[in-house]
Amino acid sequence: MTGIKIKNMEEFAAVSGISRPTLSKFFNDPESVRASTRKRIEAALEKYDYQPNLYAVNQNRRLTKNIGIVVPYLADPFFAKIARTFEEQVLTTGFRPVLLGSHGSPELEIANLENLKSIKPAGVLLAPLGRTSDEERIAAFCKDVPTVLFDANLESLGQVFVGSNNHQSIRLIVDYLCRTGEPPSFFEMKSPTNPNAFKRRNAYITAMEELGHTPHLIQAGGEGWEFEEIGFKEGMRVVRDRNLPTDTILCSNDRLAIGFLSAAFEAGLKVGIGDGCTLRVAGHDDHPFSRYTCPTLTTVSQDYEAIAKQSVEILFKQIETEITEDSQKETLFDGRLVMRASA
Amino acid sequence: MTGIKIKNMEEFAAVSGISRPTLSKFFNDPESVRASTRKRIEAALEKYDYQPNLYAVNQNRRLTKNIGIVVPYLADPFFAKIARTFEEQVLTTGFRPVLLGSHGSPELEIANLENLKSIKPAGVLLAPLGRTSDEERIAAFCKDVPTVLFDANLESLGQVFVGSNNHQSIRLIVDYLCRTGEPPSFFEMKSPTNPNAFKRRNAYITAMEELGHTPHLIQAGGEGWEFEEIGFKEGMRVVRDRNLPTDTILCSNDRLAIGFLSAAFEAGLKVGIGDGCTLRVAGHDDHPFSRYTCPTLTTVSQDYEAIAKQSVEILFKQIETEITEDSQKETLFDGRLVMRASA
DNA sequence: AATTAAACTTTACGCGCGTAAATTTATAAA
DNA sequence: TTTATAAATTTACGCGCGTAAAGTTTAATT
Repeated sequence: MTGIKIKNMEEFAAVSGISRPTLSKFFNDPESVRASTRKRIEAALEKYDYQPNLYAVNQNRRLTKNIGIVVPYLADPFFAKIARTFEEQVLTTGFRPVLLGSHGSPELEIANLENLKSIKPAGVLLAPLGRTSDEERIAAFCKDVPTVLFDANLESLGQVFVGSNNHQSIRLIVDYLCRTGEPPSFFEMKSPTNPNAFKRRNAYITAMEELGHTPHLIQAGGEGWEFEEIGFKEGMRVVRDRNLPTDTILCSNDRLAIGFLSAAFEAGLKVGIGDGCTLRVAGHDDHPFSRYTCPTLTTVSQDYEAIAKQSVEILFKQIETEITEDSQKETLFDGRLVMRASA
Repeated sequence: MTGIKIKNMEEFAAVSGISRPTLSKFFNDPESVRASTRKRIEAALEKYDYQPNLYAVNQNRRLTKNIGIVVPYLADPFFAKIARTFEEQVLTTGFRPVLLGSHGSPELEIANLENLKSIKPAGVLLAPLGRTSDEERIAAFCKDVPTVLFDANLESLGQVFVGSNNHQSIRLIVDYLCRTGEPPSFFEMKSPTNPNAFKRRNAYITAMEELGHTPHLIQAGGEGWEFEEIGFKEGMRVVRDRNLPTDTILCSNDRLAIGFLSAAFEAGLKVGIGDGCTLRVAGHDDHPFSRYTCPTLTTVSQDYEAIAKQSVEILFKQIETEITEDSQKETLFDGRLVMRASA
């Protein structure tokens, strides 16, 4: 490894003894050149420090090797983890993931998409904010760039979507809670941002009715992405008023549950399934922190390996065929029950 | 807004009646053209849909408007929050933040830097992994690209660093704990990744000795970035063995404290400052989740607004003057005590 | 050894923009 | 109005690479 710096492909062609067009082919797709030439090039790359100028490479290409990944909130470790899963999935394809967080802001979400446009991505994996998203402009974006939605669907777009089967997962945990104690009340935000919340609410109601119980919704006020705080505040209110129809609470997501658990603790309520416990709390998502709450949180985990894999697969099919439509508009994966100490 | 798409600057020059070199100047820096021309250009931009091709723009420019931001672990909400603060700070300067997480891997950290090189960033803000970082290659990178380190210093590099004054902040919380109860033991990882951990350990020892107490270290085994789990496991051991010299534990960071609190809860120990509490626990960093632990966590917050602002300021001074050295190698900001329920 | 298709080399042009130099025009000061 | 200066225009070249076309070499097949 001499590590001598090479300015451009011309120079690299000179020192490696390979013609520039062949090098160009190689850097586009190493498999597209003969094995013997590939070896010669790779040997030269060991000796000399050269990588094609990204800007010159992408200037003329209609589609780059960039794949945009946009999530609503990177400071939420749940999304950070998902984003990482997607990044890894994209990397296996030899493409270049570009991660952007929308920080809960519809304006930033659109700005992120505009930003992505300027790097001419081959495709985009988008987890939209939900209710507050500027659907019109997202729709316009989807027309220009192959896009697969994940996590939250914007159904009016009619875009390909990969996500969790909320109906199944909520049914699963409601069933579990009913089998092991009193049927749960449902704790959620009154006006949730995420469309999954609506699906989960409906799934809860359906599940309860099918099991012959009366559904009961507890709805927290508040906007934004500070779910823990919203869960904490409403949790305090609920605990103070003692107006719980049952001793079991199913939270629409783990972050609300984390806030609720904190409130219960503060109020001196013993949560869990052990002796002397007066309340059971369950969540949904298997948030990274749900195994460190007090008590540890019983929840449903989403299969994000599968979701990421499928999303990327569909996206690349779209990119290759240049068809934005797909027969299968929606792919849903089942959740898995994670039994811990809280319920 | 007709929104007619314009292919290139030449075309936009034709429809706007402004010469291409002037447009080029404008897109580089709108202030560099006369106010009257600026208005004419902006009016044309309202009418026509044009933005310069990012790749063509950056191809020849020696330095782009990209600023790399690299953090060790994006799934840690503490770093996610810091990263966001840095992003915002960079955006105010009109530059383009590019966020990358190293996911705890030294290889990925280097890969991220290599990746950044390919987009020819004007500068990079780097929070290194620490002990496991490949210092040699980072040093090589710093020679090529203006870089400011933050959060964790790699002192052997002699690079400009902006961070927290661990000495002050640890002294602050040790002082507080001693004033309000028994002097604390120090709970940390045996072989921490982050160099701050060593500084905090030393600061703790110094503070205790100055206050006339005997320092006592509790060191958890384990590697990696699953701090909560490490804190939980060692916490369980400590609680089981009951070998605490005092009833007060100061954790090297909040994530360890979160794990420790979870262990204490599981063991049935009542943590806090109220009646019947047998243990006090404090942390460091004011992690986003520290206000939702049970009990809520007393900690020290780092002034990340100031750190981000200062880092960006120094970086831009380096970029402008093209001098990588600075008289002030190290800038440290004081921490602030956050009193909550746990200590 | 002759044939042939695939892979490579040579040559050449274009992408969209930065930017330098020379010239013209607009603005401000005298 | 004249003059000085700043700003805009015209012209032209270069950046590093993609890629097309024509010719040449290589490796596989007969």
